[in-house]
Amino acid sequence: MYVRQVMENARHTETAIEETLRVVGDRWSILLVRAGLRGIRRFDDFCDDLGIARPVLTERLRRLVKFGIFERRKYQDKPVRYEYRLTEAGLALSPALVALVRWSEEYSQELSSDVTLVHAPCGTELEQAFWCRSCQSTFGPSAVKGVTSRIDW
Amino acid sequence: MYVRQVMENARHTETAIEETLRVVGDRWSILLVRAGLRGIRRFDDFCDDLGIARPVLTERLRRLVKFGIFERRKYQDKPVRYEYRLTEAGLALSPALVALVRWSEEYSQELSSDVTLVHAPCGTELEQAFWCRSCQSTFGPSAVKGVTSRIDW
DNA sequence: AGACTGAGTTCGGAATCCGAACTCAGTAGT
DNA sequence: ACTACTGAGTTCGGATTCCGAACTCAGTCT
Repeated sequence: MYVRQVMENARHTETAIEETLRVVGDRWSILLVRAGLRGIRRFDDFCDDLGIARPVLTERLRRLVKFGIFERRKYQDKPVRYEYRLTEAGLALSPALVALVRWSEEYSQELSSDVTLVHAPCGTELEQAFWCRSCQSTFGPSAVKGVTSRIDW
Repeated sequence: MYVRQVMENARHTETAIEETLRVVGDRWSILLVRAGLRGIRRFDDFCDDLGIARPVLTERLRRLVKFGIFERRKYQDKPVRYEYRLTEAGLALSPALVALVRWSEEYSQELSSDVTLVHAPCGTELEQAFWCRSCQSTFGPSAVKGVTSRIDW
């Protein structure tokens, strides 16, 4: 199974992932995005929630703002106060977060928590797939462009 | 759209992502997995391909082996030589990698490369979706929820 | 013998990270 | 009007991690 074939001669995807990771590929950024998804917005709350050191949080938020993942917005004038909200680009990282959660569900050994992500209406465990809008169908990694030859899944 | 609702009071998914990131959440590990998907297996090749410092590579590979993402296997006896191959758990990270590639396709500004992943048969740009086996339908992040065996909601 | 290979180790210096304490503007309580 | 408190940061010294460059070690090739 799996994407091996997709990646194999797709040297250009290197740059794409490297690019994403340059933005979000450190120990904290993804956790900050997840905190943002959970509704956390204020400096001290990020700090308490993640246990990140304050100087690092400052730097990380500044960078994520620069890359358009968070937006720094004033929410109060009297004493001027700012909060950080996820932008559309930030919200768009959720498929990646879900993929990471799903991975730990299935493959992480010393799994302390046992969450399962499910389809809310029916409670069935979800699967992640690729979707083609024009064919109206799902498909697997082997049907991604650039793929040839033997697939075994 | 989006997963906000899912994550909001799902404090336990914290642990799941944190767990994944503890394994794979540093600057190099995901890049190593991607290199593995591209067929790279040998120490020096990882080194050249990623430009990672050798001592760091040593440590990172050891850890990834420990967590079952790579397997260290002898491929030669005369001078004993080892290579690193992705395990099934390692290959299972590909949906996350694809999600990261797709994100950069759409939201990364100073995008040097413009790769687009498409559905091979028809050439339409792919989307990533969640699939419910029992409903036989795709759905978006807003219909995802988490459940645990301990706590019911 | 001498050069080469591949998988690492050993080094010292540079960049990051950390927690704890501090700043600064304004607000609330007495 | 004095003190305490809030929230968003800075500043600091020390600890950790990272880096590149050079080295090791077994075996092989010429």
